[in-house]
Amino acid sequence: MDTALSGAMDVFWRQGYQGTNLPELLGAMGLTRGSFYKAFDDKESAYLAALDQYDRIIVDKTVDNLARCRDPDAATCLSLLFEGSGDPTRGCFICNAMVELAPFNPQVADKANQMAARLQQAILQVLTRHKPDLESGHAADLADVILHLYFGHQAIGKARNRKEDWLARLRELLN
Amino acid sequence: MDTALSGAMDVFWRQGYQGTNLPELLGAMGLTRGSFYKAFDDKESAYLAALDQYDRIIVDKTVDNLARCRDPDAATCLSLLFEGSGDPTRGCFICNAMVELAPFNPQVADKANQMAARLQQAILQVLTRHKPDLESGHAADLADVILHLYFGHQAIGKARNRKEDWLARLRELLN
DNA sequence: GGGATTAGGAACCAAATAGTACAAAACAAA
DNA sequence: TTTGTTTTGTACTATTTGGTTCCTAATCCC
Repeated sequence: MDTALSGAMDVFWRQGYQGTNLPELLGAMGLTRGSFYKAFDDKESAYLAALDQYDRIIVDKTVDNLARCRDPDAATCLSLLFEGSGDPTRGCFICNAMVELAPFNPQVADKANQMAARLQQAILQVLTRHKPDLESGHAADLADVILHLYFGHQAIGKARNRKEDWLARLRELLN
Repeated sequence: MDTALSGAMDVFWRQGYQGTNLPELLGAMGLTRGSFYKAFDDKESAYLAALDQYDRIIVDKTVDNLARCRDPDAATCLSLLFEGSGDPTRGCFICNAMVELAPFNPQVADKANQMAARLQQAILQVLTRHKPDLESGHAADLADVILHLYFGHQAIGKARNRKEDWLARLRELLN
């Protein structure tokens, strides 16, 4: 079951919801139609489950990496978000879901917002841990700015292959 | 012809490429199948033409607005990018195209990159005009950062309706 | 080991898809 | 008006779409 969900996450992440037809989805999940429709209502519910899987696997790991970062420099810790380990043309599943489906599907919008909020919270914790003298409202604002940079990076990264020096930029941003 | 292209731009912008079927596209363009396939090779070529239309109509206007801004404060000028006039759930067509199609369609990736570069250039001109004492490499970097914030804003805005105070953030960013 | 319940797989279906063919109609020029 | 051309609308098609059915095979529990 977990491998099936991971397969669904993988293919939806890479190709989007509309870009993935049922045969591709079934192949990625290692299921046939019979067992698929026994486990899920329809394609949409599989997509929502794939988003949950992303939350458990990828967002958990990212949040954890940020929380465990013991580097004294906040910018170095946050640069983990930008030095993507993997194919940049996949982008970020949260960002993909927001752009493709959020306006038409409130459930997708909710889940995506919740995951984005988790990322923002993790960024904020890095800031408050490493830079305790920041005024708290300002820190939250800065975390949201960095979240926006992250989403922009993921979106633009799907088309552009040039890579930017985000560590230097974050250093600048955090003075 | 121009109204047809504007209709195509509108519907592809709002619904994406895969999310728009031919009847919807024809309705938006005010054409029937016969005349559509006489004017365009296929759905994809209409999408590419719609991207060009976005370049001519929307990007031109945005670049012009930035170039004509005579407010002494750079942040105020740049905040034009973020105070979207219109439905935020449409987002930005460039961002939508990058996320949905750029990994699979080099022509889309090229066009999207070129339009993004135009925006970045316009941002850079605002910076160099209003803050001439910025070191030039740093200004270009800052323009790219603001471009990334813009794309992040457009992506997140499709799911989140809370609105942020970008003027204040830009002021902070530009010291 | 045997009966009940669940999972797996292939054929099937109706609806929707992008694209084509061709006739009707509007238009141009003479 | 008549002719020739281009544009427009409609009927059609082959394919693909997501989803269902039903039968077989495995698994589980007593």
